[in-house]
Amino acid sequence: MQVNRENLWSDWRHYPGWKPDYPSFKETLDGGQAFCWFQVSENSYEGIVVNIPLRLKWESPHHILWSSPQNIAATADTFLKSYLGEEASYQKYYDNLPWRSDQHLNRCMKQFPKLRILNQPFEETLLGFLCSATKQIVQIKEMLKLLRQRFGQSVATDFARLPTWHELTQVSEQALRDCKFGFRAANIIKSAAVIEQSPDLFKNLSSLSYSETKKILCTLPGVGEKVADCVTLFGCGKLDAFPVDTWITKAMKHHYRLEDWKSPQIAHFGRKHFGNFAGLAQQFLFAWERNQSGK
DNA sequence: TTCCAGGAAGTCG
DNA sequence: CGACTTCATGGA
Repeated sequence: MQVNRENLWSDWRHYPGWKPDYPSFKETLDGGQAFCWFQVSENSYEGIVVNIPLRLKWESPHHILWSSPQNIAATADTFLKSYLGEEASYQKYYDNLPWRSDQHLNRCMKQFPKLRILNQPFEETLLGFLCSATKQIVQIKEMLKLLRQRFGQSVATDFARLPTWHELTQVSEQALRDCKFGFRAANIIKSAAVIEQSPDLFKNLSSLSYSETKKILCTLPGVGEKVADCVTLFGCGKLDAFPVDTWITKAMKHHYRLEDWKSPQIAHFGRKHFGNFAGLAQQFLFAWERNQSGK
């Protein structure tokens, strides 16, 4: 019943650490960093991050609200501060990007002035981007939704978490294919086995550099340069990573004159040109490029 | 229909 | 090395 479902949720609370315009709000949650957010009304999204169901609502300029199940509101509050980040940090990040000398970046930043990089849990970020090869964002979200429903532990009414990597060792390749994973299914099964047999594989990732983290990730089947860059950026907080996908390749070709450059060279250029927060610049370019083609 | 989507890995020359 | 193939699925 809807009544029961609504009783699950706490009252809306103000989140003071982020005051986005609506395009920045929408792009941050549903622009392809995370695959767990679904729009449920004009201005609001619902999702579950690990085992925390959440609602986020954009109210008016400079004002967002959040809600969680009542019994975990304190946990959710603490979690959100990490997940969404704080204003002071982003002022520093934005200021460090070369928008003063880069006209195109400047234009992208004006379109999504409060865009952020979500601080996502590592293991589900890895899973998400292992699903991402030649898939549209909406399709990745659908694949993972099926996976939650069929193999994830139920947390609340209509909310199941993603299976853990350990739980995935008990899932068959065919079962993943039945969730529309296609050729990605085998990579996930194999990676789950590697992770199961290497309990210390992801130990201390937060203390490692971008390139050290990436090297470890690339040992997993199905993880190459681009997926590793996304996981280090979105799931490990390595803001100097610069993932190069088809959209970024187009952007760099058209706006930076990198005709016929291959992905590794584009990534190298991006890291040099945009600096210590190249990954944030990458998100601005990515968002602009995708929203441009959609007109 | 054709092209393309937040690619990786194997093969061939 | 670099270029080309294959792998699934479905949106636009």
